[in-house]
Amino acid sequence: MRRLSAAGEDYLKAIYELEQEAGLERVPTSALAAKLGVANASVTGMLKKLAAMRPRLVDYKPYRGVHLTPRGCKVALEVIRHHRLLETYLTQALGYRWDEVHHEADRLEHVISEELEERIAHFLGHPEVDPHGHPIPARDGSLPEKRELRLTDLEIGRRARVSRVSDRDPDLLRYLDRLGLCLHAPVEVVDRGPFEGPLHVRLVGRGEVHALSRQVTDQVFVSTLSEDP
Amino acid sequence: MRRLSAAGEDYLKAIYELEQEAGLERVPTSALAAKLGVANASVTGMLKKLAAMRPRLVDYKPYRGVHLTPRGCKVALEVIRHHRLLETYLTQALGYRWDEVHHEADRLEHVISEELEERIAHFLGHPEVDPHGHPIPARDGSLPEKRELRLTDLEIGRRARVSRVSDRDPDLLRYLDRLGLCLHAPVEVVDRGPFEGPLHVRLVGRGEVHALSRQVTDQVFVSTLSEDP
DNA sequence: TTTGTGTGTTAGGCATGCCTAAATTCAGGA
DNA sequence: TCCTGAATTTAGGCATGCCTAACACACAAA
Repeated sequence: MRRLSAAGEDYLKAIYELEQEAGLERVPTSALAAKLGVANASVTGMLKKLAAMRPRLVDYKPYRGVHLTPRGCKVALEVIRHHRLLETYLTQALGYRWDEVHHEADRLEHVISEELEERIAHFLGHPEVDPHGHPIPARDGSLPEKRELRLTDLEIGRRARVSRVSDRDPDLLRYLDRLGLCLHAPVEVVDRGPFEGPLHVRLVGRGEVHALSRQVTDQVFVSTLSEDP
Repeated sequence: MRRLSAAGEDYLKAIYELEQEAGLERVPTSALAAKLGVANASVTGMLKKLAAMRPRLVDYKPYRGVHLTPRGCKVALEVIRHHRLLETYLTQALGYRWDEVHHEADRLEHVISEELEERIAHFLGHPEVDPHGHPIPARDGSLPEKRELRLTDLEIGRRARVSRVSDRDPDLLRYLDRLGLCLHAPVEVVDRGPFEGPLHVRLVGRGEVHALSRQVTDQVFVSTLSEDP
């Protein structure tokens, strides 16, 4: 039970993301299973294996879900660093669009050497964020923090810039692209429909206003300009 | 028994290389086992699986060795194309040295998409050879042919250029580098020691003469300049 | 033709990761 | 406290790829 497999890396990454995104202290088996697209029983099996590894990567208590140890967290961040550097590299160096990189990076992330990681990071000038605005963990596992909020929660009239978008759904990314809602685009909420209705968002530079569904605005994060919250 | 695994790709590649390099009509189990670093029994098992695949990739007869079908040959060439494009890319775009690329490419070759392959090829301007002078198969599986011979067999006094070197042994590559025997370097055999003794090779540009062991000169290929053989 | 030697194949195992189906446990309401 | 339903784990399987050990075959020498 020594070296971590690609599957193991995927589990750690998934646990990390669920802890973060969903703000969960302990991640339940079923959430992991859903995220990874495998059966619950498979997750239980893998968690037992991960929990048995030394050094300890994961704190797993039957029926109680999992939690990453600092060690496991570091490994997860290394994988995420690979992923985000690759996404950035593919767009910068090889002309990929932001909706095309996720899948490719998902396979490459388990396979590149530290050497290649370093060369890519160097080529890119050690960037802080990937093409979707996600922060790229540093080699030591530290993450640049950004103050941002959901576009959903941006108050009316307040100017902000698109700072982060989920990289998971290529269709969403293409949709945003078509609208002009790309990274750093300045935006402003014009109007909020009733009953969680559509958000009317103005692209400040262009003047266009688009009605965006909640599903969309929940996936788009912005950081407000200048003044404090 | 559908899709080909990374292991399967490695087998096809190894069969292809043994058919070529050793000029074998049918590759014996043990040669494959040695090349891949696995037990004979493992090879037998995998060959049975490959032979059972439709479309047929391999012609395997128990006790008679294997031979690639045209189909299997094409798949092998695709993997080799990946490998050699990657080696070229890593040196051209990311500053790798020719002794560093083999290992990295060996893992990446199974994982890159056709899309990425194409983008890399385009970036490189669809090169014909990799950093070690190996021809890069085209997308359709065609291989540019080169007339070349072993440095060992170069007649004395005849000028030639280094055209190909095995990429397998980083130490050999570093050794050749130190000597100045890099790709395209013009060379000439000055003297041939007795009993397969060392070959004295002059680097035409620099004038230096080096005594090279048979082990080295067998791995270095040259193409003669201008005139016909 | 027979037999020896080495190569090749079968038999049986192990680890990884996944699955389904059958228990089990937990937690909240009666 | 007990019960029930949802979440979770166990049990048992399957495929992939690798291993070692035992057996089978081929080929060439006698």
